[in-house]
This record gives sequence, C-alpha cells and structure tokens, in this order.
Amino acid sequence: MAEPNVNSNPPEQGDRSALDRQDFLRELVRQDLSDGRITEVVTRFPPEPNGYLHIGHAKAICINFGIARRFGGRCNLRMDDTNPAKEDVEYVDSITADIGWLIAGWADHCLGLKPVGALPERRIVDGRQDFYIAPAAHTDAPAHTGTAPEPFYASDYFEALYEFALQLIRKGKAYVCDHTPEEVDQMRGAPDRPGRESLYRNRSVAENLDLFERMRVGEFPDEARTLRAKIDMSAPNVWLRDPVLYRIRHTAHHHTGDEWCIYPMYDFAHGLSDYVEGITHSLCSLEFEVHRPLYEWILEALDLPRVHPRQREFARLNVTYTVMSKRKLLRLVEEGHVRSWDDPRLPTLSGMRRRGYPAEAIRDFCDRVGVAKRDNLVQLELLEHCVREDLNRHAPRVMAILRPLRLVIENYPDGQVEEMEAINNPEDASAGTRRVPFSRVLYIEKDDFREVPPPKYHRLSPGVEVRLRYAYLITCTGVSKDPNTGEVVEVRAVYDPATRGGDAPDGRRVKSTIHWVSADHAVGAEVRLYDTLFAVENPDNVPEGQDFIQGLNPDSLEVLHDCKLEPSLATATPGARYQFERLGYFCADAEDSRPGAPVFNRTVTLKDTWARIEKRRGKN
RNA sequence: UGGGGCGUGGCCAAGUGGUAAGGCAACGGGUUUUGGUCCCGUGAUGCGUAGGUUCGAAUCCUGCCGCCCCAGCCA
Repeated sequence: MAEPNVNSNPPEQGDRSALDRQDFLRELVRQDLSDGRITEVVTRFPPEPNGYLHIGHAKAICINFGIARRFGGRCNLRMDDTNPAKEDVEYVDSITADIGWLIAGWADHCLGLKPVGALPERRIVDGRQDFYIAPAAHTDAPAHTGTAPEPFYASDYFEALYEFALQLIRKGKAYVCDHTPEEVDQMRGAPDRPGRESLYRNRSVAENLDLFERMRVGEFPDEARTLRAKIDMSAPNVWLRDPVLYRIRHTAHHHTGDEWCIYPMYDFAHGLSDYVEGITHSLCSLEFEVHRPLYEWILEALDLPRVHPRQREFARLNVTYTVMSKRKLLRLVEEGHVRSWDDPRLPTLSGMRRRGYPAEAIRDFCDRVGVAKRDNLVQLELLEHCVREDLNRHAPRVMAILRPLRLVIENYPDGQVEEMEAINNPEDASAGTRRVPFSRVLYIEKDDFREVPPPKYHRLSPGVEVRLRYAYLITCTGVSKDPNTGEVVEVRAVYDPATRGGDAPDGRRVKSTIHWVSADHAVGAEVRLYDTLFAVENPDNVPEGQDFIQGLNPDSLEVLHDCKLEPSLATATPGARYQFERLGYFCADAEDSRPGAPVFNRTVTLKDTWARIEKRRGKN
C-alpha cells in the first residue's frame, strides 16, 4: 500500500552546494531510491525533552531535515519521551521554538505535519498487525512561519507499542523477568564474558501475557518486573543479551499523565516509533551504532508488513572552546557560571539566537562541516566565519563608540549641527542611506587615538590627519590630560571645511578613517562583549584529577555601561542586528533592551588585522 | 584482553585502482572613506605505520600502532 506523499516540493534552484553535496548518508538514500526499496524519503529528528537544543543538535537537524528536503520528502519532529522521570513540557516548548527558528524559511516545507490529536491507526496488512500514523496533507495546514511546529510524540504510540510487545510475547520472543536490577546487572556478564540466562526466561506465553497485562494495570511496584527480549545472553554485543523492553514506573508523564505505569525503553520504542511514522531513514549519532542490531532485531521479530526504517549513524559535532554534553551545560547553568540556558556564551540554540547568530549562518555551518564518521573537533573560527559572512551581507552599518574619548573640533562653530549622509550597507545598495548628526564635540574610540603611535599605527595621534567617516578630514592638535592620572581625557583637532563628506579637493589621502558619534546626540547604551566560554580548546579533554569547570575563561563576559550610539539606535527593536562599523556585529538584546535604553550583545568581532599586528608584536 | 567503529595538510572534508577537490585557519599581494568586504596568490612526492598484490595503491590484502563507542530498569 502506497502511503501518500504529502510533500514533493523539490529543493530550490540555486541551491547547488547542498544539492550536490556528497556524503555517505545521501549516497545511501539515493541508492535506496534508485533500487526502488523506497519511493519517498521520510526522516525524523527525535530529541528527548529533557534539555535544551544546542549546536550539536543543529547538525542532526540539518542532516535529517536537509536530506528530506534534498529528496523532496519530509522530516518529523518527534519527542522521544519514553522516560517520564526526566522529561518536562518546559523542554518540549523550548525545543519546538528553537526548531521553528532554525528551519524557518528553509525546511518548513518538508516539516512532517501531524494531524491534530491523531493517534496511530491500527490495521491488518497481509494478515499481519500494523500501526501507522498518516501525516496531515501539507495543504491542510497553515504555512509554517518560524513559529513552534506541532511535534509528534513517541508517547502517543504507547498503546501501539504495548500491542507490539504483546505480539512479541505471543511469538515467544519476549518474557517477563522478575530479577532485581542488581541481579540483571550481574547476570549480564561482561563484554568479554557471557552472561547467564534469567531464571524466568522460559515462562509460558500464557504466563508472560498474564504478567505483562498485570504490569500494565499497575499490580506491581517499580522495579519488580520487566519485559525482556529473548535473544542471546552470550552475544558479544551486550545489547543483545536479553535487553529490557519495558520497565515499571509509577510516575506521571508530561504528555500522557497517569495513563501508564509501564514505559518502553529507548531501543524498543525508537525503532517502532520510526516504523509507525513510516520513517525510511533513521539518522542518528555514532554511539547508537552498537544498538543497530537490536533495532533491526525488533523490527524483524515482529514481522512487520511495511518497509522497515534503516538506522545509520554519523559522528556528532564538537566545537572548540565549548562543551556540548547536557550534563555539563546543566552544571554551567545551575552553578551560575552563565546566567541562563539562553546565555549568549552558550552553544545552545537559544543562546546563539540571543547572541545574534542568524539561523541561516548556523545552517551554513552545519553544511560546511560535512557528514562523516570520524570524531571531530571543529574550530570555532569556521562558525564565526559563517556568521560574519551572513551578517556582512545583511546587517545595516551604524556608528557606535564602545569606550568613549572626547574629541573637540576647535575650529568648528559651537552650536552648529550638520547631517552627514551615511551608507546603510555597502553590500546592499537597496538598503539606502541615513543622516547622522555631526557637531563640535564628538566621541571617538579610545583605541583610535595614541599620544605616541606605535609602528604601523594609522589612526589619530598628534599632528596626524585622519578622516572622520562620512564627515571631514581632521588633524590632531593636542590633548588634555587628567592632572592626577596623566590619562588623556580629551583630544583636540581642527577640521578642513573643504573636505565635507570625507574627500579632499586637492586629492590628498589619509591613512585612516575612524568612526564617531556626536556627543550631544549620542544614545547611552550598555554593551556586552563576549569571549569564548572556555579558555581551553577542548574543555572535554581535562587532565587527570581536574574538573572541566577549571577550563572556564574568567573573561568570557565584559559589560560596558557607558557606550555612545548614534541616535538612530535609540529605538532598536529587540533582536535587531547591526554592524557597528569597524568593531563587529551587535544584536539588540531581546530580554533587556528598553526603548531609549538599548542593550547590545556583541555577536562577533570584525576580522581585525591591526589587532593581529599588535599581538604579533607582543610576542616578539 | 569481547564486540562495534574510525585514522587524508593546523581544523573539517572529497576521493571507492589511473597518479591528492573544496572550505576554514595561516601567510603574501591588489582594491577600499570600515586595518571590514572583495579579488589574486602560497601549502600534502603525501593519505596512521610496516609489508604485500598490481604496469599503477589513499583506494585491494596482511600485520602492527593510535583514538572513539558499548556491560542504565537513560536516550
């Protein structure tokens, strides 16, 4: 029976790189299609709602949605929620929101849509029992616009899963075991030593059926019994040594409430959930490779009528200067090393979104990182490159002073204000221009002035002429210092009225152009500068006896309170991204920005050749 | 020490018997009213290692070395 192909949208034109990318997963899918093993491609992304999504998940999302998209299929977002003790709706909400954001405008057209309230349909195919949940037709659903998609839930299949378990028992392939967890543990043996068979392994089908049904209705306490697969206690692969399929947990579930007190284990639930949804390719990370024989055993033992899903594994993503494990991220949040799950220093999707990383850049990164099976540690620089490349194209330019230094134009009339025309985005002519007020007293960046300039320093210093961007050529005439500290508190200069806009009629050139903000018109702002969360490249690789926490970078956050922005930024909308010229890309904080009192996060710096020169000099 | 995987330039990664793609990083140079962007150029005689097969090997065979995963009633 052919299932409806609800989505046959081909990938967009002009998408060559993603289209042609060659990796072993796409190769396999291509092969299955040309062999006629399958006629459509259905994948899934199956997070357990027990934590927040991070860049590592983004890779899995891009692979699963990307392949569905590439072959005109669909990808289901499924909550793998089979362990009520660890899960919560808080997480399903954040996960769906993060995914909606990440795939918006890219893979929303191949997002598997669940018919509202639908459960798997029970039916008989070729005399064999089957369950299938048909996707909603795409045309019936409102266009996905980046809002949280409605996920599928493994827990919606508990009834079907229970029926499958019954069937396994009837076939003599599963049994109820009364051993304690400790006994099961001991009897499993070791990788190089076979295990011992359960004393309950040869119960009759009738007794197993009776016991399992009584497990379901709640006759037994937690841990009293389990349902186990009858496979091989001496199998070299320990996952084949009669793995537990169901356990008793008198615990309320975030999605099914108190309807159940037995819950299926991952290995039993996952493959069958894939099957129920008509998944053709179940793409997961490498640590599940040893589970694959069990995944296949379950599907085969049940003699299921439709085509079986195929599990294939790829290496998970690691990025330098950060950690990806749920356990470690949780510690960072709980111990207060970061403020929250969406702290802009975290590799969580919510953190990166708050920091200003465009979803498109994260997807591009996942694409460039490739798909393979070897362990990897990708340099942060590649991610930052992707972010800069996207922002360079799209972010409007603006002038902002992070560390203000007063500059007085001595020969500029006091009280006069001129509106200078500035280009919004040199990469995008359609972005137009804006007017920026100029006056006698300005702020410039402290870094842009040196009383005694080091070699190769092109910026302002006494006697030197530079350009004020979009304004005038000025020449530094002197400084004022704090009488106590000797610190330069004000720079004085004269301007050449003939150079309005920045070009000299006589054609003379200056070595540097610096940015500025008019003191009278400046908007005060808080700006948060971020450095890597960890000071070490690979925080997971800690020396003996050390805690990964010790690898933290004490200077990962610097808050600047007295920044001066050009007036157009007074009402920056939360989440809006800009390039502060010559400094970097910044994003109006979505939580803390207020009209008239914006707060900005530095997303990433611009590449800084001068900083590199200085750094090199420091080393020599 | 049992089983399952993986080793290609600093980091990713193509390559599937015909003589080492591409990206990031780095380093030179050009353009530039952002020390940004953009453009041009530079890098493995070598594919963990030692043998073998072949006219020819990163690709096939054998041994060795290294790294990762697996003994949850977690996923």
